[in-house]
Amino acid sequence: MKIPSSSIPRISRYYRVLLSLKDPVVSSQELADLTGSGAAQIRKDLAYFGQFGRPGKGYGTEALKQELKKILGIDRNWAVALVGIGNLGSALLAYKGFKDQGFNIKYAFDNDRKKIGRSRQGIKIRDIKNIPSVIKASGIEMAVIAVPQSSAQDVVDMLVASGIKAILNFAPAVLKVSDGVELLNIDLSIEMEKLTYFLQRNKA
Amino acid sequence: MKIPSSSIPRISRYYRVLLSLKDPVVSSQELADLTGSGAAQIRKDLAYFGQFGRPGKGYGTEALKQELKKILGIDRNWAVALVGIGNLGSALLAYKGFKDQGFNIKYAFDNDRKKIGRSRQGIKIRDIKNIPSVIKASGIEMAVIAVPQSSAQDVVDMLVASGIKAILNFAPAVLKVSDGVELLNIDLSIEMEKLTYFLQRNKA
DNA sequence: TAGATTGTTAATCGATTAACAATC
DNA sequence: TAGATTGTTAATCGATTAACAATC
Repeated sequence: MKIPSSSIPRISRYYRVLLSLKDPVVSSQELADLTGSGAAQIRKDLAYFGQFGRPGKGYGTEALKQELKKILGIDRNWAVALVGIGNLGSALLAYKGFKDQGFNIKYAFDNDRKKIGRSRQGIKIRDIKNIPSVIKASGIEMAVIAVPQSSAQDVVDMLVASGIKAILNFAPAVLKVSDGVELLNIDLSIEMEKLTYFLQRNKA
Repeated sequence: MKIPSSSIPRISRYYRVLLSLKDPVVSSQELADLTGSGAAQIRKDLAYFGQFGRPGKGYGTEALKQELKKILGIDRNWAVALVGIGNLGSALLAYKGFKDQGFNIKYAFDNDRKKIGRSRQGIKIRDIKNIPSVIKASGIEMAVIAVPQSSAQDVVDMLVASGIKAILNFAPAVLKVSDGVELLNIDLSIEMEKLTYFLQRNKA
């Protein structure tokens, strides 16, 4: 069955809400109130992956939580490589929430001679040139990149050639990856421009 | 006419590509090759806002660039308030790209006594308690928030009550705002979980 | 004039919502 | 049994893509 890609971030949100839910049982309507999605939407999203509820009753909170973890693939830890230790990269390296959620930044890379060899947050900063050898040997599949636009495609190519299968990119660039590799972009400018579009439109 | 909201980030991408385009004229097909959107999609997106091209010729690069700036509301500067000067907030404050694109972080707020009164990047850090007076007096309409989840809703409420109309939120929380206020969320966990979903699915 | 490419209408596709029989 | 709520099918809605007349 084809699962709409928009369903995945919604499932993440259902999971977030379940984390702070006290009741042992929850209905799609309650989840709807808490997440802002519709109740039918929630039942549909869950139905893509199985039958987790009991008609007339609802969903067992704890059981559903575990199911959603499995669906999202967060029922385990993930090692992550971080490339680009500038302002944003450093902030990501220091971000506690990462480790809490099972993401372990295991390797950090930069091309700045002044940074290479130093440690931040207990992680040694390595030369970008060593990406192929280090990543291949590690078997890591996830990477986060926070490098300037100008080097983003080169870094992505290196990562993909080294076996990385999923990339979160903060560089404001249109990047190409081969099939079978997932690339997600978080582009600050684009988000800001959604806001200015909104503001501008409501003036005119 | 109803404009699909997904069209706006695409227009941002068209604009990005135009910035580094040398040719004086560009066709929807060329733009498609450069952005990864379809040519028909591009013509449709542009058509929502007017007739910018010449049949048989294409679009004038410079003229189109100016039109897209107007559409996105980036043909002017915007003052921005930043709330939460932790790791991420500091990185955002230091981010040069912001000012380059016409976003001026004019005020910074935090609730940490050790930070309040100090300056970062030439911006004085103020007490969160002063949001109402400072924002009301300034007339600022945009805010970026990088506070912990636990205080995010309170901060949003304060900002909205002070006249803020557009918010970019980095806190991993489901936040409520009144009608007429635009709230965008950048949730790192959700993005990471899109990646783990992908990785997990391709194993099973 | 012939070739190219827009702007727009119509067709397709996919996702969301509504409705309800099945079931606890 | 009566009431509640799921899982699923059908209906609706909206967005993308294809096709093509108009026009440079």
